[in-house]
Amino acid sequence: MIRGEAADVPGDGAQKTPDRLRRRASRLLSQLAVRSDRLITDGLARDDARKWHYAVLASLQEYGPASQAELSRRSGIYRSDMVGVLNELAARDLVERSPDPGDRRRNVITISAEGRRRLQRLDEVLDDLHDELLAPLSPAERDHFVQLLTRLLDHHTRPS
Amino acid sequence: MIRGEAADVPGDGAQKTPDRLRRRASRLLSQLAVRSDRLITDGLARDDARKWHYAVLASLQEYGPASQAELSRRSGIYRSDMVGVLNELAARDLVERSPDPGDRRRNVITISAEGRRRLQRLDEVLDDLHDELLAPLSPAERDHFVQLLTRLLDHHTRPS
DNA sequence: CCTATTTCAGTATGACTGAAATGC
DNA sequence: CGCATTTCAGTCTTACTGAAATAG
Repeated sequence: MIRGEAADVPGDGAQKTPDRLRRRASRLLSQLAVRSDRLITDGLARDDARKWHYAVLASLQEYGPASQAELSRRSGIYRSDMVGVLNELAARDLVERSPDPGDRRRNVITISAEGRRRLQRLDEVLDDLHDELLAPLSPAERDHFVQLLTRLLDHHTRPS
Repeated sequence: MIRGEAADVPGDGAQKTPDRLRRRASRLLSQLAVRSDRLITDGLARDDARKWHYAVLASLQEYGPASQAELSRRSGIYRSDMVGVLNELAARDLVERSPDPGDRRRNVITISAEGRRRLQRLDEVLDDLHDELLAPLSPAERDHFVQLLTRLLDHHTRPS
């Protein structure tokens, strides 16, 4: 079956799916994630913030004060990198770091009033950025998209 | 502006959006992309392959021989990194690199018979891996998911 | 003794930049 | 001349490892 070399459709049996490259979910996912990440990172940078700041502040607001290790688990930031993030947040007085009286290995991290204001601002910024990110989708589609992502992520996170 | 529910009682407990962290599409996207990438990378590694190999081979098979710069544009691999990928592929006799008679700056990259067999194998491997990646979704949902990703990616790639 | 926490120093990866050599 | 292609050398970022110090 293989006669013409270059110009025509390369047509031995392997040619089952045209556009297979562009349709692979893994590629779409990783390419979109890169774009999304740039959008978010740049958008937050305009406000002198980073996504890790948001992750930590939101986690503190929603689940209350925590040790650094606990924050690490909640937010997905590596324990080793948590130090730096908290240094930045503390330098801006957005969180407070104080020793845990009950377990002297730990620090207890608490969100400050300033931190809560900051979080509210970042939430607005992120709402706008997500509006841009999901622009082509209708509200219903956005919900569905988030739902699909959630189910997939849960499935691949479960056995942790 | 549909951001009306932003202002809320500044109490300490449950805020306007519980779980806002886990629901942000950008976070879901980047976390899922990481998992997906690991799944694919590990799966291909078991076959002594990398995703770049697949991207180049598939691109060659579908759109025919091309210069390295052209392959770069098609596959998203950086022009500088293309050299290394093609070295690996050429070392395995999966592609052939020969000077372009019409433009002596260029190399023409062609997929070999061996490369076509390899691509077929990698396509099977990737089919299985995507089955794993998308396991929680029904066939219809998988299609919809891919469609949503495609629309989003197109929207953010257009002005290139 | 073994484990958990905070911290630091360092690795490995991968996207990306800059520039040189060649040729259009 | 400006511009495109291939290639190499090097930067920057970020997830991650390893281990030390401290404490449960």
